[in-house]
Amino acid sequence: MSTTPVLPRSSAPQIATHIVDAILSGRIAPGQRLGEQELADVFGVSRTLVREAMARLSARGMVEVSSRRGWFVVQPSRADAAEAFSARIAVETGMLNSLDRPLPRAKLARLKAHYKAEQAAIKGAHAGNRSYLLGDFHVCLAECVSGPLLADILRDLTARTTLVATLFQSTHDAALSCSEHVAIVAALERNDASGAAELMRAHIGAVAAALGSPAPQVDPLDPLRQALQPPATSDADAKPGPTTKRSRRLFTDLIPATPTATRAPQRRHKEN
Amino acid sequence: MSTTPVLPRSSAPQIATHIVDAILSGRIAPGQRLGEQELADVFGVSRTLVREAMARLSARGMVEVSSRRGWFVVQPSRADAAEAFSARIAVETGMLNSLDRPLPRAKLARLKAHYKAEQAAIKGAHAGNRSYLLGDFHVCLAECVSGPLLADILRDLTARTTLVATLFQSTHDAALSCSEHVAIVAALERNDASGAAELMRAHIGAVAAALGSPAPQVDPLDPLRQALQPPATSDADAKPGPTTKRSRRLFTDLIPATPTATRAPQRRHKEN
DNA sequence: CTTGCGTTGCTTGTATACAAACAACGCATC
DNA sequence: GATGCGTTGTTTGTATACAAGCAACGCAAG
Repeated sequence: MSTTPVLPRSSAPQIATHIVDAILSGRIAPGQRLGEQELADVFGVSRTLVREAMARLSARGMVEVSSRRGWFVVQPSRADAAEAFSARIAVETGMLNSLDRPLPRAKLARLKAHYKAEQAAIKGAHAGNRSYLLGDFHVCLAECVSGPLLADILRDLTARTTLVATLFQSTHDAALSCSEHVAIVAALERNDASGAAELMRAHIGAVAAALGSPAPQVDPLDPLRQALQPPATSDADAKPGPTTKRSRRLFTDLIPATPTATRAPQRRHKEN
Repeated sequence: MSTTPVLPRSSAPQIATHIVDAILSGRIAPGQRLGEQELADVFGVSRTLVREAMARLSARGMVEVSSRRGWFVVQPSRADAAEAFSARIAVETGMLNSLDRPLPRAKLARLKAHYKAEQAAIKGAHAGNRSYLLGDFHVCLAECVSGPLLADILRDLTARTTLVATLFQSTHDAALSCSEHVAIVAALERNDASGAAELMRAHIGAVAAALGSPAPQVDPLDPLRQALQPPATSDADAKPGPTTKRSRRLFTDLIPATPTATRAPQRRHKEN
């Protein structure tokens, strides 16, 4: 293994997008530590660009910095969880209720393609892809119904509820979620916007209600310890020498994994 | 005049907040150029912190960077304008319609205090304060009805529509807006959430409909030219020598001006 | 008077250097 | 064995340095 960066020559918005995608896919857990030098190595840039990406994510409420300790993915409290779900209900029902004209056929087709991709992912094995698509449906819907502005807002809110669902492990079934998505699109197809809004309210409410146990409470330092002290497995390759800087494999979570989305690559406004 | 910074020792979130406040007050026009060194001088920090603040604002869609030309306050197009207003309608009506329990008396009192402050500002002279309070009502309402999460979202959306209203000069009367705020609070007081939502929809729609002429189209470089070439007025103090770095008075727009808000000082999540 | 070109200054973009502070670890002591 | 202290390493926070590039300005030529 060489010291070449895993993802060479990224820009700050791209780094931010990668991390948001990883959060949306559940590949990064809440409370996960994101060291600046670590990320700089992974993305093949200097700490400056990493810091810019972190500042952007911090402004969007996705990460927090603990002074002289590092950046951490936010760990929403139960109150934060409730607020995030209620905000999503407000935004998504308001968006659907404000829909006066019927949705064009092209947008309907895109939404149908999306939930078909969800169904395929549910049959498949990739859990990350599945959860990504289930959350991305709402972003896609916002983009179709309103525009990129609300889509961006909903991407952030969805990321937050994804973190919440990871933290208080959700028991909501993926297939059930998907079928509710189908029902929402069906309501839109028959031009029943307020019906779609009520279905949406029930859908998000059901996901919110499925939050269960208080907390798995995983120590954000544990993955580091595990990586540095492999419990004497036969995997000799994973045992770094005492002078090895840091295990880069910790962040294979971040590499693309390209969740075959049905939307154009996400962009936050016009990030140059 | 010395070379001491106007606002000493600010942090990056504080700088961002100052600029957002200036936008909400209409003290900074869309298309206004924000040079890094300029801001660094004004706030008494290095360019690094300015860049961090700009990255945050860029992630929130308030500024854009034109490569090797500088940072500029966004100039929304007509389509952007429509989208921003429609997003605000969606969010604010959704938020009000999702209100199931009656609003506590304390929150109602706070909203009443707010529109009383608006009325006082309308009688008064300060136009900046007036427009700040008229926009801030919606942020305050979101904080009362839902929480800080939606309040932050609405602050950004309101800033955007403020820029739009500045760009396509709005003819909507301040007193009329304020009276509509009063009506909304009254509906909330009689526990008529859906009525409040419809009033809100009409209110934002009216503001959106009051957008008039295509564009004043002011060159973002003009203020610089004006400052460097004073048209032979008697103001001898304003005529800098040819070696003068730059007129710092251009950015007096940014200094506090403290718009006597009825809310706690704004904070973006938990900015440390 | 107009037009084309070269120069200059200022701007961002990126990297690196330095300092402060915290946490963890080891060691000596009780 | 337990506890307290000193040391060390790593991390963020901030500033500065350097490079590249664009825009505008002035000057000269037609």
